[in-house]
Amino acid sequence: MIERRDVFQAIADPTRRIIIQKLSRGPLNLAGIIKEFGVSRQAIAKHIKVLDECGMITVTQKGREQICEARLNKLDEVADWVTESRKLWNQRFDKLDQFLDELDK
Amino acid sequence: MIERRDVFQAIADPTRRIIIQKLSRGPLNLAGIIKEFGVSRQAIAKHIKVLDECGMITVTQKGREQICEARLNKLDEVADWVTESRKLWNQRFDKLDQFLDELDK
DNA sequence: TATTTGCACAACCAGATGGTTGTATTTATA
DNA sequence: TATAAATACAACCATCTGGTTGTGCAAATA
Repeated sequence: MIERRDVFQAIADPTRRIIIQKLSRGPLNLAGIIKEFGVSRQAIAKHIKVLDECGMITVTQKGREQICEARLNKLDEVADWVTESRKLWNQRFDKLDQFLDELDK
Repeated sequence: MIERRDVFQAIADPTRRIIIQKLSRGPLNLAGIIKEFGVSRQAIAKHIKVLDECGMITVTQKGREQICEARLNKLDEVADWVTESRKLWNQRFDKLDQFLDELDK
């Protein structure tokens, strides 16, 4: 299998989506992210690694701490794709309208 | 691992995203979807199954054919989540502004 | 200085994923 | 009716995923 590292992969996991929204409120270190999660530190650390590789967050070393920041603009790719799909969907109805117009003539 | 069947999972795979956009233009049978893909029929059939389980498409039997239709409104969940994240992100700057205002006083 | 905190690295695991090939069945069509 | 088309079902495979536990180490803090 090919390891896919893009925004769509980043937001595919529910735990990662929660992490992204936590970071949307402001930067946090690993310990801060882990708080209130029902999974182990290591599991979160792995998610952070994936998010970093997907370009969804940036990680900065600060002393012994690992500061994580969300790169929200990455979500534009997702929004754009959704918009594009909807556009195709609407064009589909436009074509149906055209067809009905043709029938009227 | 837990099998996740939601929109985010549906759009996580690039092949599935192509399928969704193909279906956004209008319904197709399996053969129609498979056209121009570099993978086997069976691989596509599996993707179709996943998309169906995720509620991203509906599949209707019609003679020997399997008609697939996109359920575009499912993408609202994705768009909403992105919007929500951006909102948190913007509130973050609002708070920074408030902080700077406080400093001014 | 001793201890706590924050984190990295490694090994391991069950199940999911994305793909393959082969065979069989049903429905249209020539 | 013979053949082609559209699809289903099953087995198999390598790799990824999401999680675990255990060990160790550097940076803060008491």
